[in-house]
Amino acid sequence: MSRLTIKDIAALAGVGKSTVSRYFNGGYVKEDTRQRIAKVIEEQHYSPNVTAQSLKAKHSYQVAIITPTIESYTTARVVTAMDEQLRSFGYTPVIYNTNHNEERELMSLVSLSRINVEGAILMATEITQDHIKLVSQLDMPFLYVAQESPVGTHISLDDYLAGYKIGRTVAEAGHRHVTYIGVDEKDIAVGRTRKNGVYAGLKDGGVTDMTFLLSDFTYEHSRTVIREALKQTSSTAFLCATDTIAMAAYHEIQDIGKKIPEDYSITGFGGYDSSAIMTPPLCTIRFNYEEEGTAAAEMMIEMIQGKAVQSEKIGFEFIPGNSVRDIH
Amino acid sequence: MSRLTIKDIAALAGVGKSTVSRYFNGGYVKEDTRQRIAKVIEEQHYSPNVTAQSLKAKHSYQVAIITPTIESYTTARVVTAMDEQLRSFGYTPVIYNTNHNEERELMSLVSLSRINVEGAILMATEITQDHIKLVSQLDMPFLYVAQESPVGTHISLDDYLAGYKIGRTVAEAGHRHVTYIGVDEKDIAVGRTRKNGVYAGLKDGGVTDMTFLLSDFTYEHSRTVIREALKQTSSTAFLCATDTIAMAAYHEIQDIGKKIPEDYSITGFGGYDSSAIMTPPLCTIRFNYEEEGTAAAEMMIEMIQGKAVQSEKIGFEFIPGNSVRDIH
DNA sequence: TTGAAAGCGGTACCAG
DNA sequence: CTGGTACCGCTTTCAA
Repeated sequence: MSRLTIKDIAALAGVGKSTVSRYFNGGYVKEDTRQRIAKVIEEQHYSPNVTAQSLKAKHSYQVAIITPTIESYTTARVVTAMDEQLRSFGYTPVIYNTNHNEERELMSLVSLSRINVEGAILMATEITQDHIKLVSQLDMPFLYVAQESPVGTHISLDDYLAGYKIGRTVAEAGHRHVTYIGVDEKDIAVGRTRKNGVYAGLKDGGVTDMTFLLSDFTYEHSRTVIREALKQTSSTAFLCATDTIAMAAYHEIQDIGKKIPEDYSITGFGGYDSSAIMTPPLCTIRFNYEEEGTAAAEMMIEMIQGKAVQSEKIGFEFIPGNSVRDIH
Repeated sequence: MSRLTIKDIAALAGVGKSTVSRYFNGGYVKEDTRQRIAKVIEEQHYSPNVTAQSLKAKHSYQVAIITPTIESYTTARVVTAMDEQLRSFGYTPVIYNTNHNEERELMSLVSLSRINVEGAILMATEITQDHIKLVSQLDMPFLYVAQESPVGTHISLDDYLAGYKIGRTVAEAGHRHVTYIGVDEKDIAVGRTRKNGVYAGLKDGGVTDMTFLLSDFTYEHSRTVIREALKQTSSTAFLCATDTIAMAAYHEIQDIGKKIPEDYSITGFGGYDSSAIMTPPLCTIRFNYEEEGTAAAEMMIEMIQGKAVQSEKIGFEFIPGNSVRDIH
């Protein structure tokens, strides 16, 4: 038994298929006829085929979300919030998980024009010329999230200000020899902007001895980096680009029998739940990922509706914790 | 400038649109003609509209994945693995995130018939009569994942055997007074099957004094539950239904100045990366979520191809860790 | 108010 | 090999 079509329903209700279509799309249908159609639909569990609908109709009510991963807690939260908000507007998100594969990310961009989505949101870490070119060929509302973009509309976290806050805090606690453990600058937001903010905050607070250490987003590698660093360092504070790195620092420091914050002060970025379960509580930044996702969804809807929008920055919350020692 | 259609391309190449269609679908096209078409497509960046394609063609190459959340690390891993595998077969997953909302989960099931997917995978925690009824109306390959289902095909983790292994291990380490901290039985796999396995293992190992404590999947609530339990308990081992609960146990026990495994033995389930970073290393079960996702995708493809399949159980790895004390 | 008919952008059969 | 033509399931004039 193949699925019924609008034609079948029309036949069963003894009306034309255009009338059934009108029934669904809010056109003129006599109350009497309406009832008959409703009854048949009810009995047959009929609902119109979305593919066919969006072929002819100009609306598909679908929005693409391209994300580098869903395995990251923060990404998942942002995506979930976008999802939620888009649905509340009657739109269905189509999630593309590129699994950190740049080629696939580019491919997704290409295939956007093949699927009937009304707009697309890219959770970008890196925006290359290829991205910009493909997006420019796209001819649909497009939004970059989590990354400042030199071109186009974007929603980003205020990494600079957050970094500044952390840097300033540590500086004002009296630290003068500080190490920052960051990630590759290819990730503009986390790798560059965040670091620049931290450095500016440290500098304004009077810190001049700043060491930079390159790590990545993994716990394992971070431990290695920190283990080496601890062997000979004059730093009293380690500012970490993410909470995961901070957690690696905690464990390395504990392993060599030192204490936080007595021997070393630590800060993170992220405000994951895990920070709350660290002892002592980590001094970190909590970004409002839900707000970011929600704002992105709302902006996308507005773009689809043809309204003018402008890029936005999402705020953050400073979590003082107890991992920074005041050494005055 | 609206998107070009196959008709435009045909006109530009000076051929009929059926020829262009054949060009894409591997039919007869003279080399000469082929070149001309290729050139036009290249110049115009043309690619066929997927919506239109799947309307007429019987294949849409899309598979729905309905998941209660993507914010859970394990779910995300399974989904990512499915995604990866489906794509490698040329299928595109359409992810539905129901956000733990049962009504939405049911709605998703309903809407499956409206979108042109060739099959659907449900990451289920609870399978109600409503689910079964809706699925039975579906008329497309359907697969339950992460949950044994009384009906239909499913892929599930071997929670029973894993539980048995944990129970048996603790029993054989000489513990005689044991507390199991589980979750609601509505979650059949984790709440019931896992517990049953643990109990069976304990019993076969000679344990008769078993206390059950109900918690949930959250770290916070688990701490509360464990805090109360520690006030008066004769148990020497706390078997936790998840690693998160085990982590809560670690922290509560450390907070009252006791030691693991000297004072209390702890076990978990999950094998998240977080277990590796716990001190002492947690005795736990590592389920192979990637394998689960991959197997699900493969099975779905086979179902779509009309092959006969049967439900599968995914194995696990026992991580001994060092959180269970041998008290012989 | 209603239904016939013309598409939407493709695919596939069939005659040439 | 190629192009004409009939659809896929639904929306949208438009005339009745």
